[in-house]
Amino acid sequence: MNRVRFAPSPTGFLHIGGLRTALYNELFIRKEGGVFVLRIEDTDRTRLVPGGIENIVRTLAWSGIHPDEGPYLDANGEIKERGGHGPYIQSNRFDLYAEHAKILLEKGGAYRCFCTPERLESMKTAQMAERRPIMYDKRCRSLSAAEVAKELEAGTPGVIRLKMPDGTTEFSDVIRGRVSFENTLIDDQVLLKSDGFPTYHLANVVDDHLMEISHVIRGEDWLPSTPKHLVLYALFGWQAPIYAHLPLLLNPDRSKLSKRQNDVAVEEYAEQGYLPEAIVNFVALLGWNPTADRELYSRQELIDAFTLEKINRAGAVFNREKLDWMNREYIRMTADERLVELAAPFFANAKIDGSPEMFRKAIALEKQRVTTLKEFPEATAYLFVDTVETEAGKIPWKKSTPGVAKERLAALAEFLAGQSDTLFADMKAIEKAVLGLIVERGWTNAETLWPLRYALTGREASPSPFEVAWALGKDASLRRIEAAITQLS
RNA sequence: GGUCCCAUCGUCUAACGGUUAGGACGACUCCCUUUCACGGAGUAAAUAGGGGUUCGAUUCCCCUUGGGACUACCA
Repeated sequence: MNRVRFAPSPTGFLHIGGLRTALYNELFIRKEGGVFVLRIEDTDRTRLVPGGIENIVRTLAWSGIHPDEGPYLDANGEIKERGGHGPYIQSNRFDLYAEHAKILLEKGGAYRCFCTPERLESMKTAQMAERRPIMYDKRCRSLSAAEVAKELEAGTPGVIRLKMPDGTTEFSDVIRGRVSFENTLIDDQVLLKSDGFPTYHLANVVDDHLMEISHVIRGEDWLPSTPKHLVLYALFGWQAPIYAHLPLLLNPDRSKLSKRQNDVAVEEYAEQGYLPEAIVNFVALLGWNPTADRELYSRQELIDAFTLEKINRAGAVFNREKLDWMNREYIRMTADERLVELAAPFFANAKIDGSPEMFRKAIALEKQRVTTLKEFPEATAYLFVDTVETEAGKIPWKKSTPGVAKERLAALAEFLAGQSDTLFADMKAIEKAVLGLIVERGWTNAETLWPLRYALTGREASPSPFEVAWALGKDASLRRIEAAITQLS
């Protein structure tokens, strides 16, 4: 039975790199079949952020990722859990870790360490000064049982460290092949902190085993500590999972993707008007590519094509331009009705109100032009006001005169006033009628259409006058044309 | 510093050891055009360097160089 997990820390938001890790876990398990577990790793009490768990769960759901087991939000927004391997929040599994640390102590695979932070610190600075490897000097390894008992009795704060054995640790990573490490160069990692909480390494191994995780798909930054985890599995006598270490997402300067140089919270992309499908598609193709002759994949196509073996080894720069392009593509592919729903919060935010019909028309006018949902309100604001401001000097086409502009607008007003409302309900019909008039009168498009469009929108850049007239309707269109004529008088 | 990982256009990437090294984003040119977009047609742009192995290396091996990650009682 395949079982995978995504195990974020609730430090406030879901990181875009975390999203990709979650996504690859999801794609893998949906392709191969099995169970996707969400586990919250909140063992660092100093970094807890209120609402962090809710945020992760909500953002994953926004992205279309729905774990089979783990925390979820019920109808009231309360955190609940589902699945038979809970609890799924590590702070609720507190006792488990101490128990397992105790087992390690008994097996001789770990030892108590009473070194003070000060000693550790001075040791570190000395090692740095001498340019020696920076690691714990294993001093407490040689404490006798009596000495340990004495410290314990005195209530000296201490930790439990892993007794890293000699030798080498070699393992096979699905993405990287064989990797090996010299054990003696690896630190005696703290497993249980002086506050009684476990570190990542202990909690992670204990939970992955107890939750019967078969494949660990995680970021490459965990590669160097994998030997520690393998040693723990061996000490407990457990079977280790299959590992797949994902390449990192990078800043433009090729350092690890960071807040400093990029938006890293998935939430921020949502707020900026990116569609979840676009984000998912984009992030899926960062470090993995099924064919290379195509860029746009539906969720199901991603699942069907997914294999861990095809994941790249090198890190991938997060390229905002390509994301923008992809979002544009997705906006254009998305049905108008859904866009209306998606864009609604952005209109509300911009304090733009209007009829459902007008929102639908606004979307229809701009869906070919905008990059993000957030651009809809600004791009279509002129549709939602009673009158638009125009500058008299901008009404004529640049190579024409105010006189011509005024004459054309007057003729246009008269012509359009004579047209039916049904004509105004059909964008193509408006276009055909106006173009027909231009030919009939022997006018040029430029001298006629520029003033018309500018009068209707008050903007130098906008959709065509036919589209705008359709969106505005007959009465509003005529009012705007008359206003421009007046301004030219 | 130490350990580990990585290396094809600016970016994301494709290429059973045999291709004019392909695609996409971006850039640029032209066409279309009332504006902004769209669209159409093109152009420039890469196998880091050096050694091997081989009839033949982008591809396999080694070295160099470069980049990154890790090096916490953070994950």
